[in-house]
Amino acid sequence: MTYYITTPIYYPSDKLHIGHSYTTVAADAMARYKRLRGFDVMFLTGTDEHGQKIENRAQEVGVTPQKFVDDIVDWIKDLWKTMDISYDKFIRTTDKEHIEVVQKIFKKLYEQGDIYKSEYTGLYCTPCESFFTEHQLVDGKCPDCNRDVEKVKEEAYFFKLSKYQDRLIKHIEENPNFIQPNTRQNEMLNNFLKVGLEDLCVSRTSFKWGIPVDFDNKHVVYVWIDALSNYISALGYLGQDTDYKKYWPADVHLVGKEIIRFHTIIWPAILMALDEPLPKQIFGHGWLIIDGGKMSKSVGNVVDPSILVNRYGSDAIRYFLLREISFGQDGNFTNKALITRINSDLANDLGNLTSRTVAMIEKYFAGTLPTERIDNEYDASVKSIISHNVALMEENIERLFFDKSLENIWIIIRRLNKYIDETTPWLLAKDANDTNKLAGVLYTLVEGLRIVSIMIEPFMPNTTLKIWQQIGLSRGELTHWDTIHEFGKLTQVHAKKYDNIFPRIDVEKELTELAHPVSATSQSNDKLDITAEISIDDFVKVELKIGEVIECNKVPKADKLLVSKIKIGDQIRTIVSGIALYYSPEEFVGKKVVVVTNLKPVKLRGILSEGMILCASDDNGNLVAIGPLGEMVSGAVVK
RNA sequence: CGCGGAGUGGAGCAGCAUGGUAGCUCGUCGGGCUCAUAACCCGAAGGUCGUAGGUUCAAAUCCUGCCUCCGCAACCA
Repeated sequence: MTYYITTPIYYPSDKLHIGHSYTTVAADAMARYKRLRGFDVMFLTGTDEHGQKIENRAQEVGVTPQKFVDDIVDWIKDLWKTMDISYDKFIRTTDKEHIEVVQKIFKKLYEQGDIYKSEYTGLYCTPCESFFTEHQLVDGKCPDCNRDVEKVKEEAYFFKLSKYQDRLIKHIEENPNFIQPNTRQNEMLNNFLKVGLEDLCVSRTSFKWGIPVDFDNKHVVYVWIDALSNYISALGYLGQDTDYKKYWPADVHLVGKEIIRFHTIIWPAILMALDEPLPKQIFGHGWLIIDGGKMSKSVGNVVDPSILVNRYGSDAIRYFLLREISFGQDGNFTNKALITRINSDLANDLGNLTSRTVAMIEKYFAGTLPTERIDNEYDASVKSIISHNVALMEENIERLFFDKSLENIWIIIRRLNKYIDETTPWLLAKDANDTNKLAGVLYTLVEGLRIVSIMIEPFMPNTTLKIWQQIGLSRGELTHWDTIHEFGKLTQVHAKKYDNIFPRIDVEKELTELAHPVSATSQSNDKLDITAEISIDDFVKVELKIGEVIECNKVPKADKLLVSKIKIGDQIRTIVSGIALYYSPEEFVGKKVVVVTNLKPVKLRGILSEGMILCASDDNGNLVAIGPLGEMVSGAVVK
């Protein structure tokens, strides 16, 4: 049994926002669920790294496009790590394997006549080097720079999309689950397919940052074939004995509603042309709405998931995203809603249930429940609620109704809290004759908690482990998914209290604190900081010391370099710096500067440089060396 | 008549494909309990389901018109 689920590949022209996290968390929950059910899962995510925009952004920052995307991809992978995204593969469209597959696909389609050469006519803004559609123009002018655009013809390759129109309509009508939710299906049929498809431009000559068409180097492959084919190139399509044979066709392509069109029309048409099976389902989910409107950089309401994860933890954010919003519909994201959810569902309901259950087992039975237990009149009800909601939860998650499946779990949690009130264990504890009855009550609670802990694992894997720690479980026979179908699998119970799994949050305080960093980042976000955020642990890896320049000379045949002898404590090091345009050797001698002392030595112009002198420089080409503001001996550590 | 989505008690939503007691969470008010994270449990108030018509024994649910909000209009999840 295999299960193949994908997210879209994201465009790394900037940091990702909470919307990207939403899609990815949903896919992750599903992937984890299927793994727990014994499926051989392939969960794919990645990045779509080519195109004009990346080329431009890289130029702005002054790095190569490859360097630019490399940095952002590092950031993205870190984000997925902190959000516990368990992807099996991360595809980048700059991967060698991907590039080869795309070129082969392009060539194959060309040779069989599905791709042909023609002319693309578009509205072009020369300063911006971009094409626009009629609709994108603002008052007939370039939406970016407000200058005139001109009609330009460009040689381009086209894909015969129109050829597959009828087959597509037929496929969609015969497979009602192909496009989900249903409203999306109607939209695609009425809005595009039945209106008629036009052939699709699949190459560009206006930018270079893309996969070259290998038989016509002027052209690079445009996004459609480049990006969409990631779903099969990641599986080693066209190779020998590959994952492609094992996992294709995909079970679900999870996408946001705005790109459902490409996934339900263009992508299937490409697959038809390749004579490959179509994915089983494309699910287009809704958006996170901020303050009643869409999240967008220009409005400045972009929510950075890393801030929230650092503050509240991955599990809480994952829970909120999947619980609060009806999957498929748009839903509101507010900090207040987030904190309210965390407090009421996670802290009050689940956290407190765990806490009181474990506390009572410790208090009344020193952490170990006796095996002689007596049932009570409420047990039947609890068991029936559990089995009923386990069944519903499984049905709902299969259909990707994450919010509903979480609701099913919480019905169980609330029932267990109520059960405590009904059975009043604190009263049973007062009468020695009721010991077995008390043990029965606590057993029902732990067993219920065990079942809940397993059910939440796809959504909140860390919380599952925390609960197991407190109720004395570790992964094994008693944590298999199948064990939740029968109440009473647990035999030995040893409980031990640890920290609360979800501490309550002070709403007012948190909201004000959140308001400030959010506005601060939205301002600094204008310019993406390519350098990744580091922790204090990373920072202390850099050894900084005060050094005194005792000798300094120009490096022969190099107009920017000075070579200095720097005294750092007892030792003297040779350091080459690119500061000759700003300091003369004479004036630099005697200065106290900050030196990176554990940098790997490099040879510059034949001279071994054993460190780096810290300097500040601005955009206008000014530079000064950094030194101590007061008296300080050389060799002093800077931190 | 460009396309699509949405309008349900104070807030956020579910229900609508197969018409038949309007459901959930938060909030508010009252009560209970003390094992627990001032948490938990019970109860109450609060809605003529945007609006005007139509179909029907019966409509939030089907049909038609109108109003309001939002998104899309060839790569923003």
